[in-house]
Amino acid sequence: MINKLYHEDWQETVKRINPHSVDLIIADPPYGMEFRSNHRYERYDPIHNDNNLDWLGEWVWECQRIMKNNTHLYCFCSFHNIDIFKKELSEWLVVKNILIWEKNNTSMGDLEGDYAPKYEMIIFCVKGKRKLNGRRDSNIIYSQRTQNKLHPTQKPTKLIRYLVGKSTEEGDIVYDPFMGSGTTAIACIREKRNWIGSEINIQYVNTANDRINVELNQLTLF
Amino acid sequence: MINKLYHEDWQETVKRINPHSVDLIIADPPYGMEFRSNHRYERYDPIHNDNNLDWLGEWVWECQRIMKNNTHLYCFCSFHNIDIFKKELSEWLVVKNILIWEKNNTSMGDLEGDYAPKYEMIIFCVKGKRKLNGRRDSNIIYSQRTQNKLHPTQKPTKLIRYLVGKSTEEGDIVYDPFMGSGTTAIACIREKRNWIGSEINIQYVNTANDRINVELNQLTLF
DNA sequence: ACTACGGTTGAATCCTGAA
DNA sequence: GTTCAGGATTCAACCGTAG
Repeated sequence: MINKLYHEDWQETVKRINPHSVDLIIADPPYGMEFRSNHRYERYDPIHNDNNLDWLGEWVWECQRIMKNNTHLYCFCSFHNIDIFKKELSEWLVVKNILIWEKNNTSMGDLEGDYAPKYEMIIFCVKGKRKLNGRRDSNIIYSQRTQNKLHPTQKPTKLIRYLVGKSTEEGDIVYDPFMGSGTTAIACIREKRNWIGSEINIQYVNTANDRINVELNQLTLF
Repeated sequence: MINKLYHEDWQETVKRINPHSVDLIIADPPYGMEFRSNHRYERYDPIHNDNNLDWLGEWVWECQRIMKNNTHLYCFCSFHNIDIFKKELSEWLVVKNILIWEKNNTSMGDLEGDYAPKYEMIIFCVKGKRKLNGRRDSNIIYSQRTQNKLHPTQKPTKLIRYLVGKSTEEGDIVYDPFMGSGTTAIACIREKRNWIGSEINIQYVNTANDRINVELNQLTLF
């Protein structure tokens, strides 16, 4: 199954992944933001949302199932849903920290009544215990946004390489359930880790495979 | 009631504050963490921290009761309990953002298996709608820690002045339900705002009043 | 005025050993 | 077995002092 991107929902892929077989999970899930109101007076009926977060509980369970003992999981998250994600992840994993990915510039949003968003959260979880590689870094990680993105929420390759490097060894297996344009695969190739990915959108599957092939071809030149 | 620090629980103080009478609330509540004061040197009074957040729901309700329409609330928080605080605040206020107070250096904690804590969260809430003063700042706020602290979790005066300046006008009333060593009062005096505070620890009440008196005496020199 | 250097700090967590 | 008190621990950033 290794070093392949599967054009299917994560639910299909994890069915074929054995328990205790993955060394790291990096996930950039759909945040489900637009359809959720924090307010007590719900304007939207959650049941009728295409983009609800009902899958979260099952997803966390499957993640901890396929993770080896003493491994990490990173889950990107917006502050809008940090409470829900943290709660669900805590059911089956230990939430050790919430990392702050500080970007080089701010995003859009409420221009007059709000502070400008400049970061994403990354929930850092552990199954069992595991040391981080290298020196003791802080929980604020500065990383420039990706230029010329192929996916709206594409993460910087450097950032993913950093996380992979902190939490795995060469040859380990990294699973990304929402692979998008394939950044996790690229990061793993450069860090000499194995990877598995799921992605339901065929356009992004194609984009990711193109990027991966370019990356592999560059490797064989040496 | 104005420009006074009350030696009592916030529950006692808010009983005497009229509805719709406060322009801003700044709160640095006990986080309710499993906090054992086992620091290198026992330097401060232990914080009243019984790992019990049952008061949160009532507290939020009272806060929104005394807040004028179209005003803000800031609540300091650790990532450990961000889910609980965000959920409770969302019951009666709109959580607009989670600000990150980035400190100049990291804290202690798990030295090998975790990233080093370098920030506190500040939950930014609004009752109704209100514009922020000044330019559009980002939701990551860098501010140096206070030197020679009088309280173990004392916040930088500059940081509180900044928040007061963003969310109130001169002469407005700011309430701090957990005033500690009085930083909010100092910030309000310097920004020409009125203030009300509650603090249950008599030592910190005395410390705060000393600071406040020094501050007021300095003002009368001019 | 500038640099070098020593001293101090941190909303914490793990581990050990005693009760 | 189980709880709990207390000691040890990193290292970047800051301050004050000396040169």
